[in-house]
Amino acid sequence: MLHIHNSLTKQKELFTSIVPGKVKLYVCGMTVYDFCHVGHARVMVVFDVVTRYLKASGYEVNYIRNITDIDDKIIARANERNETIQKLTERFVSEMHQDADALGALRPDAEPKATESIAVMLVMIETLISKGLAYNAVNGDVYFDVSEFPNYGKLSGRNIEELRAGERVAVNEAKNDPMDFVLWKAAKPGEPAWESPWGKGRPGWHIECSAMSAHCLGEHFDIHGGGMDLQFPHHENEIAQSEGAHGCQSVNYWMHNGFVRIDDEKMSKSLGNFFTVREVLKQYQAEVVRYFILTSQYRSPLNYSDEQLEQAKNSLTKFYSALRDAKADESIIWQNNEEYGSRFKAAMDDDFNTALALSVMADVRQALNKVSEQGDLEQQGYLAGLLHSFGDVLGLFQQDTEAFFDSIKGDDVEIIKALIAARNKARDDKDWAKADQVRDELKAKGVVLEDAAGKTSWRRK
RNA sequence: GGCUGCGUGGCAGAGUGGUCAUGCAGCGGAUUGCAAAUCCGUUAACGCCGGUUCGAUUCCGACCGCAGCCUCCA
Repeated sequence: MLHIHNSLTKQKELFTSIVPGKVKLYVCGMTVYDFCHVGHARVMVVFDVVTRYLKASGYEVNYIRNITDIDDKIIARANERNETIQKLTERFVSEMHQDADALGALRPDAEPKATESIAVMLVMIETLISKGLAYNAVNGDVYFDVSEFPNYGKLSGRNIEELRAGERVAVNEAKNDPMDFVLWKAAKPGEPAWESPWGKGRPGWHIECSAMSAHCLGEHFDIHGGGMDLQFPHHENEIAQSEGAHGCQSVNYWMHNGFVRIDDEKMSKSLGNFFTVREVLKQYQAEVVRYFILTSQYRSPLNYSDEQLEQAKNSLTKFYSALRDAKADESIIWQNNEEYGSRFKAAMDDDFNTALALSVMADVRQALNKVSEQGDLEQQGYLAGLLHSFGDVLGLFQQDTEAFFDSIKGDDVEIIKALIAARNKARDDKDWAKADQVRDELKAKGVVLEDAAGKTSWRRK
């Protein structure tokens, strides 16, 4: 039985979908004005695993992840670059897809864009005004009236008084209350704008998610995810908008993933301490990055460092080594395995505990190595198939093993093969000095050899 | 200042009121021409101080330290 930590109640709760057998999932996606960094990679990978596991558990999943393609930063960046907003955002949408695909994140079922959803937002804002939850201010903006929504703060555990006390933003004179937030921004000269009942303008950030989630999934859906930093104010405001407009609970389970950190500090665009996915992928294979992300439970902080990535690489390499010479039985389904399958299920059912799930897989790997050593081909095929079946849930072992070992750019494979052949000739001649010399030469090229009975295999270090 | 959360062995990271996490690294052995990989064995931890308990790393309280949110951020 799947249990999910619900940010709304701060507890692990038994997961029950609204419609039996179906899960409606919405995740806050990227604002597209720059390359994705490792923090974004974590969101993509975490919710990819969530959808994969829900599917493996028998659910039909409708996974929506939005794209924010209009906001202050996008406008600023486009101006800086002397590029149209559309060109800029289209470019980074495509870059984002490239990163997500590389990381093995399956595409969401839909990726609605803010600029293509203005109409549904306008309808929602009008509803909020007609219900007395929003007002058109003197400056032309439309604000949500926080004082009219009694549950404000229920997600982030705050109350309006505390927030006012900690208020750090310059007070906007047009607002009735500093905590009110903008639904519609009146157009400023030179900015992109859409027609609305309140004059030309553009949407505030929060309204897009309320409008698009309801539009794609309905007013009441199962899971809403995103990074921890979105909990307040973004998701708090979404709740106010959605529940205010629709008069019903909008989301049953809120899931928030922890941050990626560097030197114990949050990786973020504003701190400038981020690595883009693109940069990291030059150094490490995508599955290594994915493995690294899955080594910790999704709510824990994840420290980014070369040492961590190296560890992930070593661990993943061991899995591929174990799989290398085994002929996996593709028909194996992990759910049918009592010994390991039940442990894997228990781990994943416990709020997607991928770290624990990986430890179960490490046990399978060891068992696989043992039967390989014993030459038990049937068990070997079974356990390799089992490992692949687990891997499919986590999005690991998706590559051909030889491709994995050869995937870091380096010398031509033919040269390596020729050297190995030369060394094996020397070994046959018991010319150990020559054999070792060739091996050292290969080692200098970053190629590690493994002699097995009658066969020498190699991998790049 | 307010509100969240965290503190586990050299590193990473699960978990538990009283016998095993796991991975990487280390050490000993098997294997190997020597290695590598693999297998077997093995060392080592639960921030600090109190309390509850027969017994606490695990529950409760204080303290210290760290992080996040309160402003754009996944």
